[in-house]
This record gives sequence, C-alpha cells and structure tokens, in this order.
Amino acid sequence: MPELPEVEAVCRQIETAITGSTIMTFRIELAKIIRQGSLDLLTRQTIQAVKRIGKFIAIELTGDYLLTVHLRMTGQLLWEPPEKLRDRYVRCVIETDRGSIYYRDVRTLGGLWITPAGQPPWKNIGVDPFAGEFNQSYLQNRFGSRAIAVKQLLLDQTMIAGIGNIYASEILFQAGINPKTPGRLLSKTDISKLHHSILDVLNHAVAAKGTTFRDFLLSNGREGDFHEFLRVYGHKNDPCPNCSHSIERIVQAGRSSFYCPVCQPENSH
DNA sequence: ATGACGTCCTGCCTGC
DNA sequence: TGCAGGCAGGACGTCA
Repeated sequence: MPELPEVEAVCRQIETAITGSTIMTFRIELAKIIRQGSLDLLTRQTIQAVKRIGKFIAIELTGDYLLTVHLRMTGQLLWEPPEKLRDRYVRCVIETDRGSIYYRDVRTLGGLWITPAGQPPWKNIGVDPFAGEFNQSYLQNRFGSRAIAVKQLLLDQTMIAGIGNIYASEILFQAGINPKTPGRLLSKTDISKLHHSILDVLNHAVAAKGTTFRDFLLSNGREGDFHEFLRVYGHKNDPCPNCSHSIERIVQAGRSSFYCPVCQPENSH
C-alpha cells in the first residue's frame, strides 16, 4: 500500500533515471488504466522534473504537459523491466530515448492522467507533512473541531497529504493516542505528540525507502526496508513492543486499525 | 460544511 | 481436494 514514504522513494529513483529523457512511443495493455487524456500528446516531449504531491507522482514535461501516476493499492512504476518479460500485470509501457517505464498493477485501481500542467488530477490536497505550513497550529485548526476519529482524520488527504492505513496506526501508537479518539477531544499535548510522531515515523520510513507489506516495489524492483520496523500494523495478538499486552485490531470506516489498549487507552483525557 | 457509505479491482486466505 | 465467500484500502462520488 504505497503511502508517502513509498511514493517518495519511487519518485527519487524515477527522477534520477528519466529526467531529461524524451518520450518516443508507448504501449497500452489496458485502456482504462489511462484515466484522463492521451499519451499521444506526450510523444517527443521531454521530462523536466518528477515531484511527489501527497501520494501522486507528478511528471512534468515540455509543452506544459503533466503526466500523473497514482499507485493506489498494487501499482508499481518500474524502470528496470519486470522479472518476467511478458508480465500479464504490466498495464502500460512508456518508451523513452533512455529506456522504458513500466506501469504494473495487479488490481488496476491505480492509473495515469495526462493533463495540462495547470489542471492536475488531484483535488483539495492537504498540506505535505514535510512542508513548513505543517505545524501544531495547523493540526489543531483542522482536527480540533472534528467529531470523527483521529485515525480517519489522518487518512483524510484534504487534511494531510500522504498518510495511509499503515502509517496511521504506527503514528498513533508512537503518539500513545487511541485511534477512536474524536478530533475535538485531542488535548494540546495530544496534538503536540501527534505532530512529532507524524514527522518521526515518516522520516524513518523515508530513510528506509518505505514498507513492503504486500505488493509494493521500488522502481528498481526491490522491496522497501521499513517492514521490519512496523510495531503494530499487521501485529494482531502479538505482544506490544512497550508493555507486552496483546495488540488489538479494530475496523474503523471499513479499514483495519491496530493499537495497544494499554499504551493507547481510551478516556486518557 | 460534515459524515457515512458505495465503488472499483483481483489474489490470497479461511472455512466448509 | 475443491470451491465459495470474505478481505485488503485510496480516492472520489453521492446522499442525507
């Protein structure tokens, strides 16, 4: 499940590989994977920059074009060819004068958008956790009036851009905050801990080039290293790393949340 | 504005 | 051994 650290790692690798290259041709294996626009527009255009916007990968080209990729659940953007030469899950191949970019996606929830640079496909994207505007006041303003659970607020991309289901659980565990806590019941201390934990967990995960929990691959086909550092996600019934109490799994808004009921108690306010 | 829920999609796992 | 059904979740659209 690619989240900010995984998308960041892919962006950095792809950026190094393809910046300055020119798109020559392309091959689409599954038409619906192109969500908007046509790759025809991009032939003979040169790639100028690769940027991460939340979990979107934004590839800027000459001609004022933008090629945006979102990996969703099982998407992969590979610079090295996939292991099997004819891989049934490769949905699109873009050939440049320096080599090919492969978009591979088992469940086809992700996709590609070709748009004018000024009309990107993302809507109402929140602040990036690594941007200067992301501070305790911002968190207080956005979370402090809300009735829904803090776990759901962390997943809301119009609040903070880039956090997904895995890191939301990890962040709340480090902050010692129960995932069910409504935003408006977060104390000033909670907000402070939350702000610190968001940056700390994401920084460590970026340094490890992300987490490969199931399907994620870096653009060179390798796995991220953060999996071994997960403390609660996927650890139902395992002992808490702090207190040895069993980690619990609950479902919030249809998504799994993992937490320690002792280290992240309810009514801790 | 807020919040709840449906939709997409396929491999994998569980239970009978 | 085989098969049916549930599960995984990111972003967006719809509805109350």
